[in-house]
Amino acid sequence: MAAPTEPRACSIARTLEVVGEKWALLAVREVFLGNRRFDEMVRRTGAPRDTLTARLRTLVDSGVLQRRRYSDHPQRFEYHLTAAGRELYPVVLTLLRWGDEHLAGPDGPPLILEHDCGHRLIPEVSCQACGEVVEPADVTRRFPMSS
Amino acid sequence: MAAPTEPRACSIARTLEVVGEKWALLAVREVFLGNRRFDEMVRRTGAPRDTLTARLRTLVDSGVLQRRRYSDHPQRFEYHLTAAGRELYPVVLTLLRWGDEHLAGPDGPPLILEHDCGHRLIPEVSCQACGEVVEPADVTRRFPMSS
DNA sequence: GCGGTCAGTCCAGAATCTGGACGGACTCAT
DNA sequence: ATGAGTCCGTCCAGATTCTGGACTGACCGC
Repeated sequence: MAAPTEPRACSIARTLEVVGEKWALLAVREVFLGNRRFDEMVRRTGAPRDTLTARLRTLVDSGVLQRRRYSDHPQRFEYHLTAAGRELYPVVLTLLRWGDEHLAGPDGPPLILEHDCGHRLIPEVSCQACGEVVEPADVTRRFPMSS
Repeated sequence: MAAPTEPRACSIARTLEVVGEKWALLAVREVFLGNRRFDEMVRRTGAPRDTLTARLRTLVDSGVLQRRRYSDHPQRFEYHLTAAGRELYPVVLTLLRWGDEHLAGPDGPPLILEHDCGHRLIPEVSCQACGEVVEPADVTRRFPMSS
């Protein structure tokens, strides 16, 4: 028998299980932008209603969003970010930056963000310990991992 | 006629069109980890061969990976990151961190990275201009965008 | 009452993903 | 020179998922 080598246990894979389905991160994006209602999300993302229904359900189930009633008589709900959901902000920002740099049209990026420091926000990934910007070459695995 | 409101033009959506399909980012992860060959990626990711074939093709077509021949007689190829591909590192790191924090089992994160500064790498997103860690509350849209 | 908004559900067809088997072109050990 | 093993796919049919269009039900404002 050859070595089938288990698929790697990996936080990236696990994260993608939660937010990697189509439309999931776009729904999260809308909530970050302040659009918390179903119809608005459908319009802004372009997702099919059924798909968005399913996505919102799994995001709520996995603790990224919270479904909050804002009207009783016609039952109406809004989706809010949980603490875990808010921590997806770095993911959203890095995806945004990559698209800005590699897929922008002639008009430039369609959405410009401004940081409270007064400058246009260009997100970078840095090391918490030393504050330096992280490059692939500066990173090694602490445990090279068997095989 | 109501306002159907076009789906938002958005760099996040565009990025996800390239790397948002199932397995795409796991293939990229493997290349970052140094596994550049087809069979190795199949084993390490768990993706079906057909799916991986398709994913690698779109990643090559969209300029994230480069398919490089490393053997002639039995034609054999390796997949290398392009410059654009290497710039996905921040995306990969932020996904990794979220998984580490929210989906790790009792043994802790399955993969520990070390930064050249000597400490365990905990990736953060910071503002290029001021270096501060970015929080959702510190960011505004520069052009609130019509409608 | 009539039209509009909101948050979905229902459904059937389209697109995608999946795993298992198969192929060709090698290499290496026996 | 066989036979086993590796490597990189392809082929296919069945399962899963996505898709869009229509529909519901409860409101609101005029």
